[in-house]
Amino acid sequence: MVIKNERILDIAAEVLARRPDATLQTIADSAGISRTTIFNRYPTRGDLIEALAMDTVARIGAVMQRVPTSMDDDVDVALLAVTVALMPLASRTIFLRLHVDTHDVLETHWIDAVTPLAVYIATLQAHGRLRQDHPYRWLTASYIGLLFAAWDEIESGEIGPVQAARLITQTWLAGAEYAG
Amino acid sequence: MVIKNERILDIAAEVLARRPDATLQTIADSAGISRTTIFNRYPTRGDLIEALAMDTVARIGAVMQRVPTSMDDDVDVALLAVTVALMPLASRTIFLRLHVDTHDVLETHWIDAVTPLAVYIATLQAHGRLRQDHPYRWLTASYIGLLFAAWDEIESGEIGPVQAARLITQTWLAGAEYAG
DNA sequence: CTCATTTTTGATCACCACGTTCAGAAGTTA
DNA sequence: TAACTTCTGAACGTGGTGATCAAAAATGAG
Repeated sequence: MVIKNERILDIAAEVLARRPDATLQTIADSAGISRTTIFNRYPTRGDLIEALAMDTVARIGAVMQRVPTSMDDDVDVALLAVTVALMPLASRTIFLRLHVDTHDVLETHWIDAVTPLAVYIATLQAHGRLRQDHPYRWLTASYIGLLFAAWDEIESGEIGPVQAARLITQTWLAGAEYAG
Repeated sequence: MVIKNERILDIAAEVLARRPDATLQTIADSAGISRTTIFNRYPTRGDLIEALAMDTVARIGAVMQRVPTSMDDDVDVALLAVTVALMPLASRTIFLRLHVDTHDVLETHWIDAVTPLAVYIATLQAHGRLRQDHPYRWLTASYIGLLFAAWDEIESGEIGPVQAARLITQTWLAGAEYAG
């Protein structure tokens, strides 16, 4: 039976989430395949990690495409919709935080993936819809920071995806909107 | 010359921040000591990582002790003071995010370190000084999320520690205070 | 300064995960 | 059934790690 790369990455994500230093053999066993098969797809351990991270970034990027490009829609509604769509990716985002900072190629892709959001935020601020005394970079970074915080809470089982999305958007908007 | 554990951890943090998979030999060389000496202090690589993370958590915990236990002081002033004191730890917090989630002992210490803040936030909320419609766990998690976001921005050289602290407290307070 | 104690060091060993190869088994497709 | 693709298990070298130890260096007490 021909195993899909997608499935390998799913299993790897699951195993590595618990034990970041898990053996390739362990991952292979969990997927019910040979270590050689993993090698055929991903020649080095780093390649597997990279593919895993890239896939996660790609999924985040796909959701970010749904960020508005104009200001026609209500900000809170549009942002909530995007945030809800991001929540299910929680279990995939654990590595991301460590590797994005040290892996150059990955960091580039990450920036690309998040660009639609950054542009939207910059646009909102330029039109006076967001506070002017914070750099737009921080407005973006703070949203992403809340995103990771919520993903953590979801992973720990404290809150559900829908509630998490509401908390993020409410917290961020209150902090980012112009406060007189 | 007897090298201090403190110095080993400093060098290790510096080297591992750039290359998380750096060799113990590389770390030893950077510190100008023998690999055996590192082994004498930290029998396994995991022990070194753990000690490094524990040290960082301890430093964060030390700062958190300065969180008010009563509500006598102004919230924004008190919070800003603590946040400013946390900013210089930026370079030490890179690993934390990955290991806290998977390392049980570390997670326990992390929770202990952050408890003063969690208690303060819970107290403020109980007295109606923070919005009631968000669980106090989220109020705490969101502050920490912004903390990590700011640490990232500092590490990338985008903003300075003092400005970062201001952005965190302003953003968080606006999002956490009761919005009528 | 001298000597006993502590610490560091370099050398050396086994072990294990990884990178790599390959012939054969298993599966897919024509 | 035959031709192909993919998966598999075994094998080997390499390199980082865990571990030990005697010698060298640093420290501290008298």
